[in-house]
Amino acid sequence: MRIICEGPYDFRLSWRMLSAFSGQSASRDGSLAMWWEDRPTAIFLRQTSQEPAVIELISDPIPKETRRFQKRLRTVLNADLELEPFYRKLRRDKTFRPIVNSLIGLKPFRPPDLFQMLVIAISEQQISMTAAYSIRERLLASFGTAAGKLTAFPRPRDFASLDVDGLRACGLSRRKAEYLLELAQKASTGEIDIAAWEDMPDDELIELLRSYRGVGEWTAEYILVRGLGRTDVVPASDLGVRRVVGHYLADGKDLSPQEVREILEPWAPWRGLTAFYLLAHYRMIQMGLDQAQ
DNA sequence: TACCAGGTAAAAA
DNA sequence: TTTTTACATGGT
Repeated sequence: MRIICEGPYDFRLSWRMLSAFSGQSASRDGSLAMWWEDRPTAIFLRQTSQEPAVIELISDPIPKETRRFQKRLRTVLNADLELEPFYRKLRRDKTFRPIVNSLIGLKPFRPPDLFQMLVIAISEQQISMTAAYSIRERLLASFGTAAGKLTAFPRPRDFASLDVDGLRACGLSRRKAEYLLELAQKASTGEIDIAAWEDMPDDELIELLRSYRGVGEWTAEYILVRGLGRTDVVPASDLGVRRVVGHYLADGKDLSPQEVREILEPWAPWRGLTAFYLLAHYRMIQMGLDQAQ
């Protein structure tokens, strides 16, 4: 299956950034486990052409409901995101020009499902991303479902039948275990309609998410920008965001969330994507990947 | 060892 | 009403 994406698209760079932000060490692999039609499904993606940007799916067999599956993959890949208008705006600024030019074709991937995004967000509250990653790996090992050599992340219904102690055994705090159980139970009964999130306006969705116990401002905004690809949403209280915005745009100062919002204001409607590019650039320097490019 | 790490809800003041 | 605290793991 071939997926033709809006270019420019650098799949390898995007994948490497996903790995870096997920807590894994940089990987060039393109393999992914996800649920499809109630089946744990392993897929492998690779880019076969730059211009036009084509991502190819290797999978045997190709999942059923091919057309819908392709649409789902396009979502995960952010295939329809147009980077050129964003680049044109940022290139007019002398701080951003070199940053953008070193990250051409970088797109933020979206997780294969939104409940998984919820778990990612809650697991990352307060503790380091490394610590959160190892907790999620234990959730995956304990409650996931094999999909070939990979493991599909547990669904709401998989969590819903667990208890607090089972989740605590994976390293979650009692509080977070309670949040996840409540959310999983509501999602599996339909009281929380995750599918409806996709079409809601940013503000309305943030308000809805914040009404759930365990979801504060940071978590809601993080889910929108990372889980739903809302390019204008910034989790301004995020430590990483405050650090990079301070580093690149405020002379290295420590910034309050309010200051972050003010400084990013001119970059609407791409404030979230702008923050993502700053985070990615900072990470790339840290990893020493700018020379490897 | 102590402290911080891409927060939040609930208790205490 | 506002401020303070408990919480989990991994790295330094």
